[in-house]
Amino acid sequence: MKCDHETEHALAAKRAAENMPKAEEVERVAASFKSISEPARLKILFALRHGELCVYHIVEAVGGTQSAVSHQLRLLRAAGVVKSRREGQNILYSLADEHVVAVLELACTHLKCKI
Amino acid sequence: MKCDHETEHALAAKRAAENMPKAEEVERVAASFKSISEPARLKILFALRHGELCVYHIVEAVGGTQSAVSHQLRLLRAAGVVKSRREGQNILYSLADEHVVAVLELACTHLKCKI
DNA sequence: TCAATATATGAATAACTGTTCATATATTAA
DNA sequence: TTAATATATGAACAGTTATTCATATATTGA
Repeated sequence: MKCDHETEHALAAKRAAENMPKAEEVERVAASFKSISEPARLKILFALRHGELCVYHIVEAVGGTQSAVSHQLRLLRAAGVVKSRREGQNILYSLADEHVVAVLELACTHLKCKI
Repeated sequence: MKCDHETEHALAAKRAAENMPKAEEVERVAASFKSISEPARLKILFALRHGELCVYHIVEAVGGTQSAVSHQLRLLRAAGVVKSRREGQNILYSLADEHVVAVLELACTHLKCKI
């Protein structure tokens, strides 16, 4: 295997190789996307767009069991996509920041899906 | 399990349930994120930020075998994240559109990782 | 048409991931 | 402190996914 396109994209290939982020950074970004790449977890994000929710209400909004949702929330939190705070007996979850909202909206625009 | 927060986020829960996209749409969005949630595939996207590349140059930029990269490209193309065109013996790949670029950049900003 | 180059793909195995079940921890009220 | 409520978590199984290997298809030049 070799490629004879010496001019056009050989330059792009060179730049691409030189500017590739470090493996550790690529993995961090990939892990973030992975956390929102499962329908069950993505539904949680869609639910949290409407404001802070406790686990009970998340379960109500997205369906599934409490245990499954709790596992899903743990992954989302580990990925830095949602944050949480305690209020009495409840833990309230919300989207981590505006970047998360923006990524969700871009994806939906891209796929022509209204939210 | 039940929740007694009647005022504050009970409203958000109601809105969340009412505005949840259809399962089919959630799955489509999730599938897109899944396609870019593996380091090997994400590296391909980072490489393509610098311009159109043939498979040979992609392999050069991201490493791995030709076969693995080819399988990865197929998934990315099926997800609508990259597009391709033939030029003689080569197939040139590029990012599908500006949404993809924007999502990549947002994710990197969010994670404070320079690209 | 034949050989060489470039890319794609089916099948199989290995690795990963999600859910469930049972149980644990934390908070509040009595 | 005890009971009730809310949330979290470990282990195990089932389902999914990625890579490899071998091979197939497509294009070009001789």
